[in-house]
Amino acid sequence: MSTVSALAYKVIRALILEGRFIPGERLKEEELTDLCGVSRTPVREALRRLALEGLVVLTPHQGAQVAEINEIELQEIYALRAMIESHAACRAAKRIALSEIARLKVLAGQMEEAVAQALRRRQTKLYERYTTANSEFHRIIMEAADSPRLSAMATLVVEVPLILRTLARYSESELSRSLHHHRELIEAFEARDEDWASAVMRCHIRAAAQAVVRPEGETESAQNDQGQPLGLVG
Amino acid sequence: MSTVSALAYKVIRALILEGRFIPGERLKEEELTDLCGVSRTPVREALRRLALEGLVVLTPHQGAQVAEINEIELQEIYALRAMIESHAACRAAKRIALSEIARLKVLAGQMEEAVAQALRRRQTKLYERYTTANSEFHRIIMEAADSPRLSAMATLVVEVPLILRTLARYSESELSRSLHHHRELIEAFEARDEDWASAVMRCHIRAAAQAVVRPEGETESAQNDQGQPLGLVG
DNA sequence: CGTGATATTCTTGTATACAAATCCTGGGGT
DNA sequence: ACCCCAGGATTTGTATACAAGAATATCACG
Repeated sequence: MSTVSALAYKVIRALILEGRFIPGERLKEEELTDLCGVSRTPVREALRRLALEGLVVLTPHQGAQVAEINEIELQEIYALRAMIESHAACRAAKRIALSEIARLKVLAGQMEEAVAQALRRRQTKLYERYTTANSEFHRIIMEAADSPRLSAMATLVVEVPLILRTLARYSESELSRSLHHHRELIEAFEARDEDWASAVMRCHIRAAAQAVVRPEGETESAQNDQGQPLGLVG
Repeated sequence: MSTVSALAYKVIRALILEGRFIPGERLKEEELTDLCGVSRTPVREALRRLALEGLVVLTPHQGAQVAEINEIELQEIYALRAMIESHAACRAAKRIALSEIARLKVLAGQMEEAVAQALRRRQTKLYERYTTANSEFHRIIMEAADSPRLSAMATLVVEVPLILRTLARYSESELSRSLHHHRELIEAFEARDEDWASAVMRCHIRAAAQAVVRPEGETESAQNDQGQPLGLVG
C-alpha cells in the first residue's frame, strides 16, 4: 500500500515491537501524529488495525495502550501458535515445493552458524541473523500451507509475544534443540509425512513456550540488549 | 460500545449477513452513510474492522466489496474451523462447568425439537430456533475453553461462511447426525475426556463442511427462503 | 485537614471539507 | 468497427474543525 495509513501502521507497529513503547503504556493519538508525520485520521485507522491484531488494547473514550500480556496469556498464545503452526506444517508437508525445502536447508544452516558464532564470540548482533532466518523459515512453511486465513491467524499469535521481546531467555541447550527441530522438520517434509511434520512443529513451539515463560535471569546466556531486534522465538 | 462506529459496524454486518448485499457487491461509503445515518468516518472504521474479520475485501483507492468465497476457500475455512473448534472442545472438556453442561443439554433438546417440528410442518421459520440454539451451543463451548484469542479466531471462520447463507443445504439425515454429535459431545464433556470431545467436534465440523459444499438443489429438504436467518452450519 | 462536587482541560469521537486517485465516457485515430 | 487516450465525474484518502466524554484540578464545606 502506498497510503499514509499504511505508513502510520508500520511506524507505530515498529515502535511497539522495538520496545519504544512498553506494554501498558498509553498511546495518545496526537503524540503518534507527531511521530508519524500524518494527521489523526490515519493514526486512528492504524490503531484500530493494531487492536484487531492484538498489539494494542482500545477502550472507548479512553484511547489505546500497548497490550499487556501476563504469563497465563502467553501460555495461551503459545498453545494457539502450536495449533496453528502444526496445522500449517501438516498442510505444507503435502504441498511444499522441493525448491522451498532447499531454501529451508539454507536457512537452517544459517541459523546453526549464527548460533555457533554467537556462542563463540558472545555477540548479541548475530542473533538478529538467527531471528531473520527463523522468521523466513516459518514464513516459508506457512506460505506452503497455502491458506491465507491461517497465515492471518499466525500473525495474530506470532506478533503479540514480540512486544515482550523474548528471545533473550533462550538457553544454549534450547537453541540447540530448536536447530534440531528445524532439521527434523525438513526431513519430515522430504518424506511428505504430514503427521511427522505436524508433530515436530508442535514440539518446536511448545519447547519455545517453555523457554519464554521462565522468569528472567534464570538462563545463562544471550542477554538481549534492549532496544534491539524483534526476536521470533520458536 | 455506545459509539456510532459500533452502530455502523452492526448495521453493515447485519446487512451482509442478511444477504442484502451479495458477495462481490461493492460497498460505497456514501451509500452506507445513508443506510447507517452516520457520517463517513465511522462507516470507514466499520469497513476496516469488517475487512479484518474477512467479511469484506478492501482494495486501496477502490473501496470495499463483500467477500466472495469459492468452494476451495470454503473448504479451507471449514478446515480451520475444525482445527479451532476441536481445540476449543479439547480445552472445554477440562474446564466446562456442570451448569454449562446442563445448558448444553437444554439446547440440544431445543434443536432436536426444532428439527422435528420443521420436518413435520415444513416450516422455514423453525430453523431460526435451531440456529439460535446451535450458536449458543457452540458459544458456550468456546467460552468454556477460556481463551479469548481462540474465540476471536472462531468468529473469523464462523462468520465468513455465513455470507453464503448455507443452512439450506443440510439434508434431513445430516441434520440428524448433527444432533447426535451434540449429544455425544455432551457425553464427552461429562466424561471430561478431552480427546473424545475434540474428535467429536472435528467430526461435527467436517460433516458440516460436506453439507455445505454440495451444489444447490442436490438436497431434498429445507429450502431456505432467501432474505432469511443467518444460519450457522455445524 | 480531608472529602466531595464542580469546573476546567485534555483526549477521543464524529462530521465535513479538501486532495488524490480511479473509473467511466466520449472523441479521435487506425 | 475497434482500440486507445484524454478529461470529467465519482469515489476514496487525508486533514481539520467541532462535539462529547473522561480525567484532573480547584474550591467549598464538613
